[in-house]
Amino acid sequence: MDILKQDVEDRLDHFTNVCKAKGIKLTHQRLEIFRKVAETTDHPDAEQIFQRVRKSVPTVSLDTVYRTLWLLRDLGLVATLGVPHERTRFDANLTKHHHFVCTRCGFTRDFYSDDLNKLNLPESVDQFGIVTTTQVEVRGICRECSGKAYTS
Amino acid sequence: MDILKQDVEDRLDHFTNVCKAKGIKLTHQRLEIFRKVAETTDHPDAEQIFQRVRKSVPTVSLDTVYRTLWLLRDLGLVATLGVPHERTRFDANLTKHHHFVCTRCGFTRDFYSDDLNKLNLPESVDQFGIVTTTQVEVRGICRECSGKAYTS
DNA sequence: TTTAATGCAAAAGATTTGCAACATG
DNA sequence: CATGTTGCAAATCTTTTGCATTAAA
Repeated sequence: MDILKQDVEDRLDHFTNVCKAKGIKLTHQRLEIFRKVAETTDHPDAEQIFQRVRKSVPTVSLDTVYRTLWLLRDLGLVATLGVPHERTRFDANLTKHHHFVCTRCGFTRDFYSDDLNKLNLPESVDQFGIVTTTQVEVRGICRECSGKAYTS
Repeated sequence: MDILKQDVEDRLDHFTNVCKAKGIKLTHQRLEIFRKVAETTDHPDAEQIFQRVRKSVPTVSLDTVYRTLWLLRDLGLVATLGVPHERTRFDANLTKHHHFVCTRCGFTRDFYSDDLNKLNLPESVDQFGIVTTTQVEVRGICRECSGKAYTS
């Protein structure tokens, strides 16, 4: 656990309120799954969350973990790293560039900027390892998706 | 095709040279797979590349496409979007932040920077759609992976 | 001719779904 | 009590692997 206890409690309160407001049932499983995600900054995957939740809820199942995580995302309480449900995409552009990514459909395009090529990183980054490249990722909704109604 | 013909030819030449230098066989399939990736800027996935290559090499198989794409990556001729072989990771940090990502193991950590929170994007980005967030993604090799020998 | 690469089919890994039993509001 | 949620098992989807055949060098 690397988040302050108080912050975790605040997040849980927020979750509780959102559920009440939307008429979503507050089950033991949901509470524990959310707690485990809120407690860490290590960006776990579903399997890791499943293993952590199991300690307090031994009967929980992996599919409930998945269902709950997507619910939490739809509620705006957690985000995913990268675009979910996306397959591996390949890039033959070897010149320095940045990306625009549509968070609905995964549409991705390159753009260029001399300014963005020379960003100053805070020193705190060095503690994590050796930096090789820095890229700006712009997230948004592409032209085509803007036209459509949203279906999760 | 949205890359200049000449650039595609240059990239193919480069590929040819790298293969010769490393004693890697230049098969018809490899050439066509690389050509299809080099021709576009739309960041296709393996299935899309497979369908495009099929038009000129009808007997090609999807697993050869995968094997070739990983070969090209190992040769430094293509990159992947996101960390390959990674499962979906979840993030409960709702405050504005940026990421350090280890390209070997997927280790991911947040960092903060007021400067990076207010980047100026080039106008060209607007053509792609509506921007919702901008995030800096720092790629590198984490402390733990730096210690190990590299095994693809 | 030697060795690596291909295509096929089957396997593996991640995530999703149908459905009967169960718990929440 | 009504309805939404769970756990299980089976299904689906993407990517990988073993192996006999084929093609580069």
